[in-house]
Amino acid sequence: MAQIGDKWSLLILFALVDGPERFNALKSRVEGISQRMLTQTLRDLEREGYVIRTVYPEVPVRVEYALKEMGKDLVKPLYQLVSWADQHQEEINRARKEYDEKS
Amino acid sequence: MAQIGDKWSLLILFALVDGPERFNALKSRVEGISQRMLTQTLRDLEREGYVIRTVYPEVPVRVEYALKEMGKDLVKPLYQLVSWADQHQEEINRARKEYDEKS
DNA sequence: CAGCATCCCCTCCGATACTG
DNA sequence: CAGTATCGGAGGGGATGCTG
Repeated sequence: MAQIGDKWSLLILFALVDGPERFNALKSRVEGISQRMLTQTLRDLEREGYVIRTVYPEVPVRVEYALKEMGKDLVKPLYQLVSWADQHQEEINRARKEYDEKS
Repeated sequence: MAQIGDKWSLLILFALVDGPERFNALKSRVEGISQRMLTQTLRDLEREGYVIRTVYPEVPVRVEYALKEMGKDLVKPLYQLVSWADQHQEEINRARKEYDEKS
């Protein structure tokens, strides 16, 4: 959780499940992320072994990011969690509103 | 994730699965947490509807925190994730070491 | 195109002191 | 016992400008 519970890791992982993506394509898919955070989070994910970075020495250079086996594996329990959150979103909103009104 | 991906929420939820706990008992079970963060995180968890706070007006006062239905529910997919992490910890450590050596 | 470097704000969180 | 209030350091993360 400490590793992928930050602001962007989850979104980047999910943006990669459909297949490899280039840097700027990722930047488009992950709405609102800055160049800085995309680079930094990708480096972290690469370091932990979830993502592989491949450089194709063309001109201009092409860089692709893809999920490694472990990354694909990790996404499964994460989806469980996200789908849980989806199903309970209303309930949470209700609880929060109720709590706020009492205070 | 934004809600329970912080430093303490997960640990507090897990400390409550065995049954209700009093404030200071929680403080002992969640190693390293400060009074301030325990209070604050409990308030958040209560606000989102995961935890219920009950005050028994004795002297001295007794306060118990317990998982609500939604909290117990949430813990299930979280356990999935944690057990995944347990199983892959070595693999992650290896990937990280390898990455660090290349840099 | 895919980044790195820098500046800077703002939030998280620990430490400490105080209260019903 | 179970908090609240306040201060201050560390770092997460955005904006901007520059590069091979």
